[in-house]
Amino acid sequence: MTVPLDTDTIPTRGKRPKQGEPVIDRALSLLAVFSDRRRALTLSELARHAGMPAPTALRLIARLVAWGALERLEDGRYVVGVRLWEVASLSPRGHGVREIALPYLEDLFEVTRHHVLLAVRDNEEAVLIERLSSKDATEVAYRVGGRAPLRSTAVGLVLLAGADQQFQEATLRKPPESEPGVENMPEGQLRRTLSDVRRTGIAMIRRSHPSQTVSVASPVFDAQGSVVAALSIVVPDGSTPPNVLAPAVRATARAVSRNLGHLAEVSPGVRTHSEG
Amino acid sequence: MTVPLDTDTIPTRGKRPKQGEPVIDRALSLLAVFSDRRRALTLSELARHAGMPAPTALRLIARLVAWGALERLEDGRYVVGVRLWEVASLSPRGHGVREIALPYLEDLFEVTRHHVLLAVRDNEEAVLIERLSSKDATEVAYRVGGRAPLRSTAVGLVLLAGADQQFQEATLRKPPESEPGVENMPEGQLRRTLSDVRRTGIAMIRRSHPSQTVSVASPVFDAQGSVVAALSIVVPDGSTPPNVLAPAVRATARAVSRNLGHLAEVSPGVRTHSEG
DNA sequence: CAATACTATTCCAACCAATGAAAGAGTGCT
DNA sequence: AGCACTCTTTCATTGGTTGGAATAGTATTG
Repeated sequence: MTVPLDTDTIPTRGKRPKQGEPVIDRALSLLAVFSDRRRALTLSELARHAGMPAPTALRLIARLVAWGALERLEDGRYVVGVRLWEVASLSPRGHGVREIALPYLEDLFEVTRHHVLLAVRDNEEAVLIERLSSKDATEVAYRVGGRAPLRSTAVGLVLLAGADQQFQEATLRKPPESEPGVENMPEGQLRRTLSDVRRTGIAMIRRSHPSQTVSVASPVFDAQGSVVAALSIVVPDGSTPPNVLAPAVRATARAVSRNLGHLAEVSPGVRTHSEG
Repeated sequence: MTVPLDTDTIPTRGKRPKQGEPVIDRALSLLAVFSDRRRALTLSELARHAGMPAPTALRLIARLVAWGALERLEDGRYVVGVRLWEVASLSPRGHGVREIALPYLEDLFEVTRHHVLLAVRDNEEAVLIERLSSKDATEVAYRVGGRAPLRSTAVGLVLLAGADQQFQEATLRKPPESEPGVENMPEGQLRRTLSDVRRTGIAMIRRSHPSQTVSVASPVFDAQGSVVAALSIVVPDGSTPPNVLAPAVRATARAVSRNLGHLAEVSPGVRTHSEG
């Protein structure tokens, strides 16, 4: 082979061996690096975790900072910016339902003084939209903005029970991921549970981690009658009998549903006799 | 086959006359199209408002949807997605302070039953981080995630008073934007007011639009002693004397500051005699 | 105090991902 | 059927994007 060019001597500037992803995906993957444990990151941390060279990361980050999606701290580290939070507050399924539900959550919280949660489903997990807690409340596993499994939390069961049939089947077929502090239901029992949740409008879970708690959840419906969110209360095990909590939780969830335009039909499950 | 290429007859595919912005900026400008009034948008609306051709918008939106920054509704319109909200919840100045402040806000809300607000400064405006309101509360101008002017709101004055000297001067030099329902302070008076706010830890604003209200705000400090947020209460004018509210608001703001690691030095303004 | 090992930033030529007109497909209105 | 609109796919062109290398700065070590 004729080698007219001595590629060893000239510095290979601009040689881009191979590259791949669209720019947006790279930018978004930078955002995705942030997590509960990683709220402030350096350039190299971001570049490393997003899997891209530092100069590339720097260039993208500069654009994100200019827009306000990220902010730079005094020490040079980057954090998620208020501007992003501002846009995110327009998310109908995020802040949207929250805004409508909040006054009712407050009422429930004020009466019970226990954790009150609001969650929506995102793919195969529940995302916690709101949590009201008193300063001296029991420890609870999930924070606002965090994700929780569908099969082993009260809100998760409500959301799963309210999902479309196709999604439910797909989820049931998947092997259950074991979680600390909760018993894993076998498929048959889970099916029965979901059916019960649909009938009664109540899901209940007892967990031992991070503390002994009982959660009682109820669905929130939109005007079309779909389950858009789940509302729950978390109390220390033994403090309040769950059957006392259920009506309060269900009443609150109903009130929110009504405000979302849901015309409470002859309430699902509760026929003519009093509740079970 | 040798084709006697007739450039006049073949359609000019791929002729890109001229173009400009970096991709990320375009993607972000799509996000920026969403607002309080525009929460669900069609492709063409997004393209039009962001100032780009439909195919370009579509391509970018597809990436955003794939990641979860946007979601597509049944009717084809796009809304801000939960995933974006999830990342945004990691914003220290957004959900961060909110998370710490919330229990204290709740206490204040429970006692007063009036609007309780929490805001941070983003450039030349205040961004509302949290608002607790009872179902039957008076109308209030600002929603969570929305922006409020610095010069004519109680939280704004607190944030402005706590900003660095350089920023304050720059703001004071700018001509005041007139806002409905609030008197516009001339520069001299504004300077005195800001000084008072720093001394007393309280800002007060009376406004007549959208309803007759009085707002009382107080600063929240971080461990370094900087003002990171402003906490306020909004009551119907005449309902509760502001001088009764001030101690409660200040006490709440102090409690939040303490939780942020602020070691309450000999409280600014309040020396040996009781408060003014 | 030099040596080492980082991280952050600037530079720039090569090149491929991004671009948008055009055309097709679908929908609603007259 | 014709018109006006929105959504989507296609594809030749090209300029925005790219990352190795170099430089500067900072912290830690012998």
